[in-house]
Amino acid sequence: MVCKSDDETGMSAWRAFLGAHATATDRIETMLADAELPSLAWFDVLATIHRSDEKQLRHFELATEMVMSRSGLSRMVDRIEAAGLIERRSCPNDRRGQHLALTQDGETMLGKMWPIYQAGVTTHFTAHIGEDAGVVGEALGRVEGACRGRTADCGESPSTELSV
Amino acid sequence: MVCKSDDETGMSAWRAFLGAHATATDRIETMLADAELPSLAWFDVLATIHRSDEKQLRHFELATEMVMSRSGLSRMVDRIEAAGLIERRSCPNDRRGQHLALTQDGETMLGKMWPIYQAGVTTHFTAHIGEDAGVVGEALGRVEGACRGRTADCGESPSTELSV
DNA sequence: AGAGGGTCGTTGCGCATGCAACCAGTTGAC
DNA sequence: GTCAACTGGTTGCATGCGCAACGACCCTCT
Repeated sequence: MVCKSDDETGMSAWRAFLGAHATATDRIETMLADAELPSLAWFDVLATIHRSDEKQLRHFELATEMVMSRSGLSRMVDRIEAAGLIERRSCPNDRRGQHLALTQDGETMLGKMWPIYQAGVTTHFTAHIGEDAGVVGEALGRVEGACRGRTADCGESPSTELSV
Repeated sequence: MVCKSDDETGMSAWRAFLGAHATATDRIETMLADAELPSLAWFDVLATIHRSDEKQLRHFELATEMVMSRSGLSRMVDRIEAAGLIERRSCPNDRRGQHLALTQDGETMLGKMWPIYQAGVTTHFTAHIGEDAGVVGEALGRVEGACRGRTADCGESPSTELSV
């Protein structure tokens, strides 16, 4: 199944993958900065909480969802909370933990960031992927799913007004 | 060409893309660390110099190739040089600049890192991409190429023993 | 009940990065 | 020749991350 030429094609794909990630995220980050909005990382936090089932997440759930150390996330949550975009709520079942939820300002900020983010992704990613989007999405979904030991269900988002 | 459903597919692909990058690089980084080898970033520097035409690169060429600020690269080069893996050579044509080249130890280190790197890419990326590697590579090549204003020539590496 | 092991989140520390400012050197206009 | 504008690379500073260690808490077993 894995013969030599496959391996070379794979390595070539890997290099394109790294390059595409570096350039695309860099461009989108710049777009957000130009619009005087928070970074991609903050957006990730806000959007991840927003699309969670209960509109709130435990700290460690967020750390797992984003690929990030707990300590790094702890500091970041400090900053986002200081900016008034999320709030820590004590967790009734587990006195160690806390739920993270968006404040009203957080929802508003997410609403402002979303169109810029979407435009960035469209301009710097989707437009070039073109009709291969389906294949690419599925293939990369398998990568993430397998690496994290989960099934490779790539979302099937309900596509509401903020289907982040 | 860009109707609504394409946009959703594209966004889904984008999220898979981000997730795949975070998990796969994390895993490969761990593999290198477990083998007590330098990081992915160092490997990138060594490999990029190695595969350059003259086996040496100007500082700014390297910064462009990797997506990185000049200052960040300057510090990194300091560290890699301190480790004895590369050397700075004064540049005859331009007394401001300098060429970066691998030392013998650098070549050796690259030789040690390469199999681990390749195994990591195969295990955590190529294996899951499977037969979509060609399509994925081309599509992501277009992303990088367009973002950087270059043509989307995705390599066509000569595949010698170290076709990084 | 209570002891031991595991988990959640925070903190001290070192490290790596980007931005802005800087000097050395190049290039082009006059 | 020489002056100004630009480029290549380094340094001060602030920011943000991961690792290891820690305290608080949960859970299970006896």
